[in-house]
Amino acid sequence: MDGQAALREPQDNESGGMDGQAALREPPDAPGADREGRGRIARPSLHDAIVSRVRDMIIEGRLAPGSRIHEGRLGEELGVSRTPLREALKYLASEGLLELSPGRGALVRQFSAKDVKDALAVLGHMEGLAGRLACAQASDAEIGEVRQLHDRMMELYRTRDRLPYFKLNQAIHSAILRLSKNDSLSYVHGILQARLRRIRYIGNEGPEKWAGAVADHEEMIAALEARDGERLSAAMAAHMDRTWDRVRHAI
Amino acid sequence: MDGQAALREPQDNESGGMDGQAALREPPDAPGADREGRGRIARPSLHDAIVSRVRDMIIEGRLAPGSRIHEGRLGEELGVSRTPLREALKYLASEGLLELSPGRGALVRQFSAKDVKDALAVLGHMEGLAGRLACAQASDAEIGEVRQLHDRMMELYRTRDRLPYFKLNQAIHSAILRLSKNDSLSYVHGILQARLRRIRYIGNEGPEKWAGAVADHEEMIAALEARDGERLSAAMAAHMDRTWDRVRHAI
DNA sequence: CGCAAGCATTCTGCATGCAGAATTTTGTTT
DNA sequence: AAACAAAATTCTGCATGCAGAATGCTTGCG
Repeated sequence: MDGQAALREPQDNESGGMDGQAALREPPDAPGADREGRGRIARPSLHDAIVSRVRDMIIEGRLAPGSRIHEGRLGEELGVSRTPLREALKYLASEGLLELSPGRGALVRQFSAKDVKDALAVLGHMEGLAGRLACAQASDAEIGEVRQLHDRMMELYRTRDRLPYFKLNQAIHSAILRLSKNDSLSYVHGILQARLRRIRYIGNEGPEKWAGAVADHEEMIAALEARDGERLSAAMAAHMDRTWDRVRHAI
Repeated sequence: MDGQAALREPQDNESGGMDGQAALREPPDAPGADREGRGRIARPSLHDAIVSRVRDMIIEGRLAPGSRIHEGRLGEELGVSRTPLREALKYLASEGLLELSPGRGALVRQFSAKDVKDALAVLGHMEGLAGRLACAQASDAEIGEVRQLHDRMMELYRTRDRLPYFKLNQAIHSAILRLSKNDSLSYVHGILQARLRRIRYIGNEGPEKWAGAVADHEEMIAALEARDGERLSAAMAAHMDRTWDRVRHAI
């Protein structure tokens, strides 16, 4: 039963252990699949752990875009055998983060400038739709929760805590999508958001860009609290448009 | 069981039955992954074959919504071992057609009325966007191809050839999406379309409903040929709205 | 000196085996 | 006879092994 170490028990990871490992049994977050575990207690599954971990490795760039994934090596690094790892790779391929090349395994998908621009355009339309729906569907309490997220994010902006800021930023977008009460919309949004996460992170550097993004968010939260669907919709769509301008240089 | 253990022996699969077994080594179409095989000749992969086959089994209802998938049984039926089958199941789970239940395998996902309605709403918006883009981006030749598909579909309508009609109908939607030249848009559209395929098929029965759908398509192709983006966008979105009225009874 | 053919070495794709959880069946008690 | 408990039987999750393809390296030839 043992013999495997890293993923199940963060013991020794002598083999150069690139860097610290995130907590294993508590995946940071799962963009593709909101934890909808209502009802069943859902014992932590190795599958989810591997998927989350590899997804993070892709998004963080530890697996370079365009590079091949070495099943043996990666499996050893994660402390799992190739079988569950391969299953996770197929899962991520379906999400669009990997590309399957028969006989040659999985490649980390590489997004061109056009890919990014197109994805942002779609994201903008989806967020616009979500904004309109959210204003109509959400309860005051739910809007209040988003406001809290927003305020926390602004605090992180003040202290220039970039990574936590970024995560909270993504969380706010996801939260508004959830307020639309449309699971399909949240689902496809999550997929595209995961695709762009890396680029948005590395591309959003620079004080004036950051300030611009913050301003966009101020407008968004104001529109949401005013329950002005059209205004929120326009704000979210415009936010995506400007995001393109902010990240285009990084591609 | 009617010994259909023929996933690997693409023998004389001649009959070309529409509902029977599709040709194995040439998946009819892969909603999740547009064949973007530029460059490489892409040797047929067992993975794709299994994914397509199981997806079709779900869409056709041969795997009942809500039911558990029996890996041993299904693998035997398809003539493959559990390993590649399990990989395919993870892939389909990521597409949203299956639900993974740790310790209990995969369940065929069941869509509620709200799920369907919501997905159609999103689909309507995406098709609306795609219509606008297509009118601006597509070449005359490409529009001509869609017209040909449309004419063939109308011929099938005249002869009341329901299944081929249905498939061509889906193909037309996918084709217009492709004309938008936005891969992300095509991709998410494909995912939602696959989800709804079963319900749309079983729900679109009845002559007056069929006639209504056909009329919608006439308007769509006319708008496309006129390159009237707003008109096409409105037509496609409206088509989705009416689709809900046509299929709601079947849920 | 460049290039291609042949060989050796991974690496992937798939099948099988096994441990533990889940489910069903059987036996016991009230 | 109903209800509970416990054994027996699947079934899933994962590891390992093996065949064949893919890749890299060496060597022979132009």
